Amino acid sequence: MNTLVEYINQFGSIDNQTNEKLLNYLKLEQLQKDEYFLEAGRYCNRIGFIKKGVFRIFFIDKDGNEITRYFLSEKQFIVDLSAYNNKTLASDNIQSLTESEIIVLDRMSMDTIPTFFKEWNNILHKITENALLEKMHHRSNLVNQDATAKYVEFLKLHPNLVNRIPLGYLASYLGIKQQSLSRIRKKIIRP
Amino acid sequence: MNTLVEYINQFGSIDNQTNEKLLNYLKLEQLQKDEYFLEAGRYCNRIGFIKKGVFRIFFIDKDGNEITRYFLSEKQFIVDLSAYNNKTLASDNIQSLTESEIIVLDRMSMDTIPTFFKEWNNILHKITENALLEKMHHRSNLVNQDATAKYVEFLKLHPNLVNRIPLGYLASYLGIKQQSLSRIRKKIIRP
DNA sequence: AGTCGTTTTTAACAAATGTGAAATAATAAT
DNA sequence: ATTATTATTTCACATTTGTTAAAAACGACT
Repeated sequence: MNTLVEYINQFGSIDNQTNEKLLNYLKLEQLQKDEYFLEAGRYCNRIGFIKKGVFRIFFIDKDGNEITRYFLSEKQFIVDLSAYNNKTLASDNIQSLTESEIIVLDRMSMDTIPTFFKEWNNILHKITENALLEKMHHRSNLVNQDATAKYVEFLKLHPNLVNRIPLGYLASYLGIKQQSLSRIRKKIIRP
Repeated sequence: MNTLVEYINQFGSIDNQTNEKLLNYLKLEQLQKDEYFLEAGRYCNRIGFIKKGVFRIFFIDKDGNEITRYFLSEKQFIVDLSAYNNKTLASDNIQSLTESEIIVLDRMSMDTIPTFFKEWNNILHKITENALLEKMHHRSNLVNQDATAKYVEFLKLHPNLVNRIPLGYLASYLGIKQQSLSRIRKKIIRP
């Protein structure tokens, strides 16, 4: 559980007593490769913090294709935020791409923690805002670059991820076909 | 000034006394067409709320091209959020595309308002989160669709904007060349 | 080692988008 | 009105990416 506490501590400090209490509201869960943390069409009543593993967030477009929105790995939160906030049905699927361990916060925990840990909401807001800004920036850069530039940028931003995710999912994230990605990879190795 | 107060009221109510005080911290500004609210490379120490007008947010990519991140119009906030939060130099330019009126909140106001209006920060957080989620969603959909689909979707989402912004900026937002957009528009009118 | 199932690569061709330059249309200025 | 300026469209051709299908490479399992 300490992974989450350490992470939170970067944004605002937690005293020992609060730390103690906090632990009662955290649950550790294991997920197998390919298992779902959340399926589109269901309600999203919990938030996960990735201790170990890689996840992909994807949705099904109008033609039935799985479109990868982004990948998340260690020390990041997984949640369909708009579904969680508005208590509407999730539009995103969240699937584990590896064996993984997550720390789970259900809605009850999320509502209770602020009663004894006043800074919680502020910290979460800050984290959320930063995460959204970062994702938006990354996503923005996928709109105005050609396929090669997008792949090269992904390599630079996530050097550790490329070997942990199937290329088909990566192609979908970059907005290109897997065959195109394959072609580009070949071109880059021997230009 | 009431535009902003009305808008805020949707998220959490303001009593008359607070409303009164709040007005002291708001400034109305006029901008000419093409004038900048914020230039990249400067500090961003204020937030604007659009009362009238359309703005584009854009940055300069490594090849020197102006890339439109998005358009904002009435009842939306303009700010380079990450530059504002972290007090770093702005990477985005915010330019008025029409004559416009904005309600300006400088950093001093933003810091003082929460002292007499406790809900302020929560309301702002909620608005920010929603805005970021919406923009991310829109931006996401620009990655995995072909040029025609992207333009059609833009028409559906922002029917009132198309006639207020130069097509070159729109093409940049969609991640295509202006000539391609022109070609697509022709195809759509007489398919 | 061998088989099955999945992922990744390859190839040939089709379709979409980019490029550069010029023509036209629309807007602003005089 | 006329000119100058800017925005938009058009065109011919180059390049990139998509499509379809098949082959090759990889991993899991006996």
